[in-house]
Amino acid sequence: MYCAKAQSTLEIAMNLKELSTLLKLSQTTVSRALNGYPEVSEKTRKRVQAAADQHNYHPNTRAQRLATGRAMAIGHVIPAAMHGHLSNLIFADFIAGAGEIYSANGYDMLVSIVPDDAELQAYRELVGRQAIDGAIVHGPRVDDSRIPLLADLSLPFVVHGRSTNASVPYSWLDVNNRRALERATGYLVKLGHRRIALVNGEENLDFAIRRREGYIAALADAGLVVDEALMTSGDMTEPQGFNAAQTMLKLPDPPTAFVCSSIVPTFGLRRALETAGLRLGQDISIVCFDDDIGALPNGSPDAPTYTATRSSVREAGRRCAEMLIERIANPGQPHVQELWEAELLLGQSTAVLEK
Amino acid sequence: MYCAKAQSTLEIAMNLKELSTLLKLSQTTVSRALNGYPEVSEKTRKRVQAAADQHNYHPNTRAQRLATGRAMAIGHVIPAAMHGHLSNLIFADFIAGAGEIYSANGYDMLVSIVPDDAELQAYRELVGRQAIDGAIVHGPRVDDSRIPLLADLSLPFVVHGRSTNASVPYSWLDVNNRRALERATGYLVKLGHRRIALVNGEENLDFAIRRREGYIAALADAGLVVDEALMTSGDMTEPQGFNAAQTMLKLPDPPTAFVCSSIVPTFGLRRALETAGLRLGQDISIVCFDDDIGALPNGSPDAPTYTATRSSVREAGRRCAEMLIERIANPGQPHVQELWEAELLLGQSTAVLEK
DNA sequence: TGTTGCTTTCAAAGCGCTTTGGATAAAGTA
DNA sequence: TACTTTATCCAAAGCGCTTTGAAAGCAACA
Repeated sequence: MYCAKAQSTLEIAMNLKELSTLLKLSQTTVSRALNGYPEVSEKTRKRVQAAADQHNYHPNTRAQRLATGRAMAIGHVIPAAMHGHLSNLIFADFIAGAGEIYSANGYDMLVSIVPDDAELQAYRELVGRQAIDGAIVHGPRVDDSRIPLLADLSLPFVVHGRSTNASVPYSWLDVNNRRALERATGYLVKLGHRRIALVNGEENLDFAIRRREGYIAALADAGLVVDEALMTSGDMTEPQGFNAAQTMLKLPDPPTAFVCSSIVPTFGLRRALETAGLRLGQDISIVCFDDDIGALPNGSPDAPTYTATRSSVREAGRRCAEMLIERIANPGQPHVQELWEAELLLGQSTAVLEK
Repeated sequence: MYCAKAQSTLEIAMNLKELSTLLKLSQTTVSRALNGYPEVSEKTRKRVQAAADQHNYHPNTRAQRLATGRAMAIGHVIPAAMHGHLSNLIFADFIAGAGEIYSANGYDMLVSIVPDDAELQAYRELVGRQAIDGAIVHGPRVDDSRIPLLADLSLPFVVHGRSTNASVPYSWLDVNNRRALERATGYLVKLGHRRIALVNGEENLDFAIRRREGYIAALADAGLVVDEALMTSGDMTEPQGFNAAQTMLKLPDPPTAFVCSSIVPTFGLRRALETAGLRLGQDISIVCFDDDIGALPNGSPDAPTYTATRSSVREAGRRCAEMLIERIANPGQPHVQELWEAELLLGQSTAVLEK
């Protein structure tokens, strides 16, 4: 057939059948050549590959996946309300990391935003219609119901974080939140602080509970009393930090230091200090937890603005994706559980307590 | 067959064939009953639906989509480097909005994180393997190469933003960035400011150029000269704002007000002012552009911390998704182009310039 | 020359759905 | 009773790929 002029870079999607008749080979041979099977000679493989490239042939994903029985997709189910809190910033960087790994391994990432009360149903449906081969669980809570559900559905999954009281074994990757806050608090103690406040995330989230434990452990270790008035938890927004500091600074015996669960409420803390005429890093110290979110860098890489315990959520995304892909390939293997230590970065927000 | 005890909520994925033999109906009838075709009596439809529910039957997505020839998925291609700047915060809220609409319409969201230089190739591949029915283009640049490519591939798409100099017509939804910054700057002029600085996003992004135009237009309108030393662009991080303010405040004739492209660098501006001993909302005024990102609220809803021009990126996500779905359904229709006005919110960061 | 053992290729049978073009049964009409 | 019409239902043919089981081609061996 003579073609006067290419209308477009692509002709209308060519398929295996056309490609094979064009090459005067069977579909079997062409398919095998492209998928690297050994039963085809190197010479034909080259010829086939060249033709495929030339005609911009890509196997139709839907047909391929129907035939192989694999979805080649990983699910991320996100309740709509999760967006609105810090979690979605974390989510953005996490999936950036995970997505890199997926792409490199031929997996698609399926993100599903669902009404808050439809989360479990969403998993059931995704599994039921066989749209995914595995899933990542975000923001685990204590005794999280997603974990037994996914286990029951026998869908491979990896949890970013951990869930206290989980009834079944599962794979997870978590930061040692307890230890991180224990060190952060301990560092402030070492600087002479005795009235140290905690600005924490919502305490139905597992990580927030562990962080509080670490905070309390460090106080106990220093022989300090735990004062409920110095502990607050919330949505990890800038106003949360602002309000927490405003309230606490009015106390008869106000804090001289803060441990803060994220860099975002830390901005709010800073604003409250400024309003109160207090100088950060002199009158008041802050140590925060820094998820190393690309869009919210803690100063320049070499000169941190805030003293912080840091662990990259993007790196966590990469590793979780690897773990999940590995698990999908070998479902029988024992569960992998990784606990990462956060590093303690010294910045300009902490100082020895002056009398 | 007798089953002693259910091992799990789900039996191993039931399929159409099994369901139909179980109901003593043909696959055709069952399929039609479930898909709401009129050729099946209401009585059988009910019976079929009940059985489907009871056995937790979901049609296999891959088979369904192979048969119908539709992918029922929308692609979002994100270059890995985009993450690292503010864009991924915006991205997170945008897809939260878009995702709601997709779910409600039976579409899956396919997010593809690709190396920066592989973006165009990623679209080619997604289209080639017929994995998506449409795409959303994020963060358009001037003369953006993605637009002619997608048009060439005849993939329906909607651009979030606009691209100056695009060679083909396309559908878009944008905020009137020019007008927003013109109003923001004009407001500061009205308060008596004459030295007004601009802290802008990367000026290869289309929105940043329009914002600068608006800023310049307002200055011109007030008969003020444009001073290059008061204009800066960058990655929209907290340090960007900090550095910009530090540099500018050292000028012989420093600014008395800032217009800032986002709330994140605004945090940095505030820190620099604090460091310099200047009081925000008294000595110095700031108006920022607020994308109304859930995780970064600008104070409480009723009492904004910063005076800002605001437009919800999440709402934009919803609308873009609707436009795209509509476009997929009716590819022949003329392109839809929507320009939204940002609202001007008065907060505590602006004041009349005192002499 | 016939046989064996490789290598290379192929025809055909799925994968689980939708959809076309009937077939069958029930009901109305002449 | 015979003939339409209408309401239900069905068998079978795809969709575009992978994969099984077999055949064809060819070199080397007896």
